[in-house]
Amino acid sequence: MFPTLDPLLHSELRLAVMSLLVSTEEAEFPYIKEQTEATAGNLSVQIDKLSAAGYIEVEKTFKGKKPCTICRITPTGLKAFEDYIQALKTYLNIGK
Amino acid sequence: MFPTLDPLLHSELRLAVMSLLVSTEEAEFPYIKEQTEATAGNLSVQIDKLSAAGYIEVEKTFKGKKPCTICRITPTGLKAFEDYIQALKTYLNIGK
DNA sequence: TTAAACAAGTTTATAAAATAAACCAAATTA
DNA sequence: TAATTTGGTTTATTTTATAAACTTGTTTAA
Repeated sequence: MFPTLDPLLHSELRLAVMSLLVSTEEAEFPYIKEQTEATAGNLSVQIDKLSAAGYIEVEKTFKGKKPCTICRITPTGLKAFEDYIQALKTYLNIGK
Repeated sequence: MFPTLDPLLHSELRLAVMSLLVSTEEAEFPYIKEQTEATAGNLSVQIDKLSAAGYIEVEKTFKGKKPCTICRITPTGLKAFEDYIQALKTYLNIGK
């Protein structure tokens, strides 16, 4: 009846991060922080979780002399995001 | 950018309960339990929270000699559910 | 007729999650 | 060169979800 909602995506901040990455395909930590209005600590933790699950990939480089963390969505992450949307629709009574 | 997702609705079980009530307008505890596949304890707690928020109303009656708990969605609850859906759409990149 | 099992929940204890506070290192600015 | 800022990470705390244990009353079987 009601499919499980992927707990990794069913989180306000992680969902926002994924949402950003779906449309941009690449975003830097400070940009994500600004767009989501999250604290750096919270964002760091949630990015780790998405990364550990293979939903995003995280590249640590430098921008001039400053460290720069770049995030991208992976095919696995995109698939999970799409599946999550489908599952949600069951709950939202869309298309009934 | 990303609106807050009502924490009362952003919960798998509570969302499932609300989803059922939106379509049925009235449901008994055992029916909700069966449809959501929740444990009685978890369901009881979540129904309390929805009730405390005024999202549903809970009527305790008897069906013959057996206690019978009936749940109905309230106008407040329906509004919250609809607002939640709108907020979610921001995250799901629907209609962009 | 009473002991065992069942129904319908509730209360409480535990596990998991979200979140922010505190922290660190390097770079910039005053 | 001391203070501030940038770009984060680690850790501690709070909140939340969830199930286990319990309660109350009912039906069933012996």
